[in-house]
Amino acid sequence: MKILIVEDEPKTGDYLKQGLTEAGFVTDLARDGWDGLELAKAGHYDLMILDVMLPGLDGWQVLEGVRRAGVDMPVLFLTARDQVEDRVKGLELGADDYLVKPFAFAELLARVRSLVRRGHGSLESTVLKAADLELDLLRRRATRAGRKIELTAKEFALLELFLRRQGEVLPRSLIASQVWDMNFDSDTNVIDVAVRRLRVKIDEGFESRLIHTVRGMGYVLEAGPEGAAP
Amino acid sequence: MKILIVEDEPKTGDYLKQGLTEAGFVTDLARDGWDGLELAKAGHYDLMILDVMLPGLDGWQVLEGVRRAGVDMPVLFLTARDQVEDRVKGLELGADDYLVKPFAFAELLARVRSLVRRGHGSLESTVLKAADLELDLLRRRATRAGRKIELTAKEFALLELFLRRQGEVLPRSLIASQVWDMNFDSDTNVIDVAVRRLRVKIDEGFESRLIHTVRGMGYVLEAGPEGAAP
DNA sequence: CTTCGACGATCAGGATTTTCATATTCAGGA
DNA sequence: TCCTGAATATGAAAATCCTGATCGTCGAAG
Repeated sequence: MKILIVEDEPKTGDYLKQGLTEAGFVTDLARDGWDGLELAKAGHYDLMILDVMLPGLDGWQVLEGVRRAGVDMPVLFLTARDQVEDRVKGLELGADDYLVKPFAFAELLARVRSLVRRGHGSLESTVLKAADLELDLLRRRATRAGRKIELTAKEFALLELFLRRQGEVLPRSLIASQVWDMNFDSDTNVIDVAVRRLRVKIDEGFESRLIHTVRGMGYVLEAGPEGAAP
Repeated sequence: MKILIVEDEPKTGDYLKQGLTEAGFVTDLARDGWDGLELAKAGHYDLMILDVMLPGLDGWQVLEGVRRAGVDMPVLFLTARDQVEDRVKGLELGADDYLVKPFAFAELLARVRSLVRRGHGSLESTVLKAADLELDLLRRRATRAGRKIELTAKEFALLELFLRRQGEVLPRSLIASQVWDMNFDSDTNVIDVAVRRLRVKIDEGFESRLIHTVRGMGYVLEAGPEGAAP
């Protein structure tokens, strides 16, 4: 699996190259847009990781050039914070995924693997839904009944987990391992507190409640009441 | 590589078994001390993961039985928080490493791999030193000139990194990747702030300073002044 | 020797997350 | 039905961590 990295900042570039190499990928590193474009057209790669901010030719221009040359490969964009709307632009221009700097390497690796495996063009849905609740993974934004809801990092991760496994009862231990990467022996109640914070934000003040407690088991996110008895 | 897990709590047991299996190990799971002892004596394993709190036969008793039977294999203890001093006891009794619950799975995996690779009996030093500063990884405690120093999780991780690579100049990018698992594009100064907090705790009010700034490069922890010119 | 610019230090403010203490709810048995 | 213990909910304080602004300092160029 060959990956082309286009990144001008030496530190970031080396970091990526080293990390991906250790993970078993073959990597080439281009230090600017022009080199990146050349390499992309010459050797054929399974994936390109493309920084948006580049001297000379920026990320989008590189992408455009690559596509014009008829080269077909998945592209993962790296964007700086703030450039939120830019991300969307990147995706519209044919990128397959994006990542906001600073990012955890594990995160990058997960996305790289996913892209390499699936090939491009098949980006997973970036909006998760349940009833009138929506979670836009791309824009990192949540809304319920049209109202925007601000979420912190942990809240976001927790809600994402709930939405991905709608209807399933999630035991605390599972939540702990997914959201905290922790093995809990239940000597803390962080999870309960986190669930409560999330509930306040997405359930309080709305018609129906989405997060339900299953005593002795854990929590579920479910749209309709299961044992509906009027 | 075969691993025996002895853990009574179903959630934790399954969590371990699943995680380690996914990581490519073959695992057996014993739900109590007696079963654990039987299995340990019968099949020969490359590693045993042993919970201290077990119904019937506790972890130490299992370990003792195993050793009496002349079975030789590395043992990783799992202990609950509070039982800090117990850990030491476990190590003295012939355990090869320990882990405090709750723990991150990545942490466990790292230690498991290390033990399987090195075999037992060769536990790395658990106390790191520099001049009159000591960091006890076992007890998660730091002292300088005998005085105890309270450290937070991040501070601890940072100091551990500094001590493990004494004398080396650590660029911010390295620190970021090690302590934060983050790729930074230097649009934040978290590291500077963290270093400062650490400095206040371990350098302020003491004879010599240990953490030095190398302009344009990063930070070093060093006992003696390098260019000593009196 | 002085000035300028980049880099680092420091501080205060906030946001987030965790801990802790205390209520409340629920299921099952008396 | 009423109790009782365990599980969960809740509120608020405490700890930790991050952000952003400002100030100081070092080093090189003039």
